[in-house]
Amino acid sequence: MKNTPETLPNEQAQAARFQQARDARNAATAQDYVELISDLIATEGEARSVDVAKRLGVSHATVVKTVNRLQKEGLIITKPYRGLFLTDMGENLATESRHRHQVVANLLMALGVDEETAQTDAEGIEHHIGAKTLAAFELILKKLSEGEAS
Amino acid sequence: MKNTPETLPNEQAQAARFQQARDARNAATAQDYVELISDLIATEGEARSVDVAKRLGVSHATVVKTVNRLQKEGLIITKPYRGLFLTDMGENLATESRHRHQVVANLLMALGVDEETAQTDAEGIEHHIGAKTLAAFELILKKLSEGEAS
DNA sequence: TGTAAATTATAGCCAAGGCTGTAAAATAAA
DNA sequence: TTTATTTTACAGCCTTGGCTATAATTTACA
Ligand SMILES: [Mn+2]
Ligand SMILES: [Mn+2]
Ligand SMILES: [Mn+2]
Ligand SMILES: [Mn+2]
Repeated sequence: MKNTPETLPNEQAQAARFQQARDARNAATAQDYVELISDLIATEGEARSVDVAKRLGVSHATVVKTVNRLQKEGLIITKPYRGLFLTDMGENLATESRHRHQVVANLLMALGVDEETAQTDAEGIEHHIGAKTLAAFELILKKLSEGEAS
Repeated sequence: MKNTPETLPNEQAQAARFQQARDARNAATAQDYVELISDLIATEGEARSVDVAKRLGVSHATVVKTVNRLQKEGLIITKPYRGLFLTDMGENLATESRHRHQVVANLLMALGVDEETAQTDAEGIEHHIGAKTLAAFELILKKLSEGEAS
């Protein structure tokens, strides 16, 4: 019943871990926006902020404000009444984010999680997967797809 | 190179996924605080806000403010100049959070991730693991520990 | 005991990410 | 061509979670 640790990690090391988690949390919004905008353009031909709002489940006003910030940061371009577009930087971030999202969701499913749960949890987990962990996930998936005569 | 999807998920379903990720994000702070306070009490005998600040890597003022909020929410009790304590609700949340943290870190290590990376990524991932995914992780770990004559 | 150090608290500032309500502009329909 | 609808923009508000600087309190020590 008692699962408390005997010792604590080094103070600076632990602080660095929490800091990294906060950084990932702060980067999550930009990743979700560019990933969604890229997906909308690919499947619908355009990304209107109205649709971004509906799919994110937030108000239009929130989208407008966030899009303005991401535009200043050089990820998004807005053509008023013609939808949202991605800069090269935005495209790159979208491709990377989508890949990470897919790897996480596929790994969860490979571990026995149903698709809807996998997609839901992946939406949050994806932002906290570093390069090493991503590589480990990809390796597992590769092994599973090769030796699929399990 | 192109990894864009052919179709998008249902609009309401996708919005629900993002909403769940935002809810998890908002719950993360409370979980980290109670988990850390519980660990400090278990290993050091007490949890001073100064130490919480050092280990989280934030300022003492930030800790004071957040602790006040969590106290109003019924998770923490402060005894001025005698440290921080957890309510029953806080203890329960701490136990649950610590368990989830450990399961996530252990699973990452089982998948080939080194301990420091596992601990770092787990600090963020843990907040986005639902009941079903947690159960799947536990099952994998159980299987691995049983058939350890691999 | 009296002073220094450590701890806690408070005030005031900021950015991000939410919201509602209102206005404006463009597009679609009558 | 009006009119209605859709889309976008803006203003103002809120909470969370950061920060620095300053003050107060307690504990430790000389
Ligand atoms: Mn996401
Ligand atoms: Mn995603
Ligand atoms: Mn955490
Ligand atoms: Mn944790």
